[in-house]
Amino acid sequence: MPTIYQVAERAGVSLSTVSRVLNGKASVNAALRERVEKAVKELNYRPSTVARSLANSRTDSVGVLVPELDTTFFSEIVQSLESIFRAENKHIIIAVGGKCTDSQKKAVDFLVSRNCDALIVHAQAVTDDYLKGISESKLPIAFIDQHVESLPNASFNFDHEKGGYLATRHLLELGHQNIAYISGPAEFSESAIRVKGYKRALSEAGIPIEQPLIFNGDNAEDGGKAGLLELLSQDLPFTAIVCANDLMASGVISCARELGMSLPQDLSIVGGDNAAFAQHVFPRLTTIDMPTAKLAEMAAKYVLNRVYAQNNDVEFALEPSIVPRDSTVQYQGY
Amino acid sequence: MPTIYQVAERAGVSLSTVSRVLNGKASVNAALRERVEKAVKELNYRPSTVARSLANSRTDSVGVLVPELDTTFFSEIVQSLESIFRAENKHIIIAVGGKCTDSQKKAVDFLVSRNCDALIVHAQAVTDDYLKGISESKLPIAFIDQHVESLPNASFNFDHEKGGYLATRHLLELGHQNIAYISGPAEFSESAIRVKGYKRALSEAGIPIEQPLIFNGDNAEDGGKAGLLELLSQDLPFTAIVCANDLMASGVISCARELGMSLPQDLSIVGGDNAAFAQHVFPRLTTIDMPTAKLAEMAAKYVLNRVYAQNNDVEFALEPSIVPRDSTVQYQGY
DNA sequence: CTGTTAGCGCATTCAT
DNA sequence: ATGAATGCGCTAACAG
Repeated sequence: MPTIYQVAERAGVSLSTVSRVLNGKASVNAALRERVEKAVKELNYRPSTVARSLANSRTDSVGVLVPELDTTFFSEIVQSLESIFRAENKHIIIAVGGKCTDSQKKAVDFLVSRNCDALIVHAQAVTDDYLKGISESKLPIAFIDQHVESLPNASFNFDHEKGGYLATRHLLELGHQNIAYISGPAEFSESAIRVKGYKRALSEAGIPIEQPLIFNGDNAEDGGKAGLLELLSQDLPFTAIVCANDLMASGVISCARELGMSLPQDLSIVGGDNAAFAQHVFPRLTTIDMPTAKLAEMAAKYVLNRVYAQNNDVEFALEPSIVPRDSTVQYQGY
Repeated sequence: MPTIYQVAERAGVSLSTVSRVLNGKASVNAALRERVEKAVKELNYRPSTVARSLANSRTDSVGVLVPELDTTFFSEIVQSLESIFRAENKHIIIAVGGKCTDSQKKAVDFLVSRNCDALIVHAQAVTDDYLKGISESKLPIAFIDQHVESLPNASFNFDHEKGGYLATRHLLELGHQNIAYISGPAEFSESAIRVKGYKRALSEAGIPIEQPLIFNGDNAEDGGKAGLLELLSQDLPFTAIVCANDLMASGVISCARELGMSLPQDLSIVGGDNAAFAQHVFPRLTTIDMPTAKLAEMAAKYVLNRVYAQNNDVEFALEPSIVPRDSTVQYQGY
């Protein structure tokens, strides 16, 4: 591995000059610049990122904490971040933090120990105070899909209220009047927010809200099954269901089929997060798409602004959209 | 950020002593050791990984190149690698290389420029020579799900022949005699290897191989549809199909349903890679599971051996297994 | 515009 | 067993 000294020697200049042409921050005599560039090529010189980091106390790396990777949402986030940062000649260090407080803290510590220039995290199991502490310790943090009260200008989220609204609105437009809702678990604040959107859509349509038609699921397939069974056990009729995510919608679908219903005629179903499998279920699932890549982009731009002196526009709330497929149909009425 | 000097000063020792207790390689007087440890805690001292890297010319990072991340296979690989290496206090730097030669080369260059200690790559679009060049330049490379002829002792793969064999065997055991096959594209060597397994299973069962029952697909849903239509257009009867991957199997399923077939009675279908959505299709897909985590583990251990002086056992070929679900049933015939 | 110099924080000789 | 000195490869004052 050639060093900057060898390049300097070969080009017959000092190492400062080499450093200057390499970084392009100061101007250099054209002739010298050419000699340097020639030497660089001949030696196939690669600057050591390590030495550079030590000298200017920046690692050009940003730590990314996600709870898991084998889920479309987070893998897309990571993929987007990687692409954006690599284009800026920075790399990401990912840490998979799992779901519990302890392992997430460990993962954060790991990233801190790696001297990242900034962090982009989804660490719902860690207290806001802990995260704020790190953030104040000089290390900038951006939060994705997680709202940290005390750091609102660093939290990037989807507009979940609108998600619930759009799903419900879609069914209303198809003529459905009796629409049930299967929610995510109460411990996630977004669950309640989403329900709000559902209620707003109904209210706007002048339809009274029936509390028994709202079931609290667990974001898993079983929650969908349990939800459908529970909803059917009541005497309130409904011709459509909004689910907070696609997994529960999938559960509803299998359960409905087991019950002998024919889909989508007997029941229209909307999912909630446009999972990868959503177009493989039968019928292909109508769902809500969250602009994952955009969320990643915003968080990345925030970091680029804060630590790399860029000046990008950022938005903190990203708008979802409806993806109509085959699991919802016009109300078959009467 | 406190440095090792401040720790030394506070503990009343030289920085060498601090370095020694930190790395635990040399022995240190118990009293001094305690004073150092106390100082470390009081100052909340964290060694700079950057300075350490510069001093010992190791970054404790390994570069990971995958073509994409939003696919179960690669996200699982990455997740496994992250977990293994973090446990060894090393981090991975991922680069998403896409599918074309150019972008993959760029990604490799990026990783090299990051001074990784080793590379773990899936870079099918890049020539073996290029990769071998890097490997010989002193940077160890492990290949996952890719066989590099010239570097067989660094290539970690699944036994695809066995995959094709197990899928076919499963159908034979269910009594099927006429089994079609939808293959992956010819440009992937594994496609042909898999077909071999299919043929071997048939041969062992004394069933003649009908070339027209083998269709070359594209590993996408459309390939499944096209395959089924093509196979049906011939006069050769078949009661089951083996697909090289789950996506094509999903295509076969939708197509079959559109044709009015009732599944799985009219047609048994086996997938090929146990994708995440495989249990969400209807009927739930019987498929072949590849031990992804194990593959990652082997590549990781190889790297640990080569560059971090460990001594783990490694295997180069990992065995797949069959995952029976609902898309295959006993032959209904006669 | 260019060269000289001094660190960045640590590991590692080398003496003691 | 401990401390002093040196260097890893680079950036950033500084002086010219």
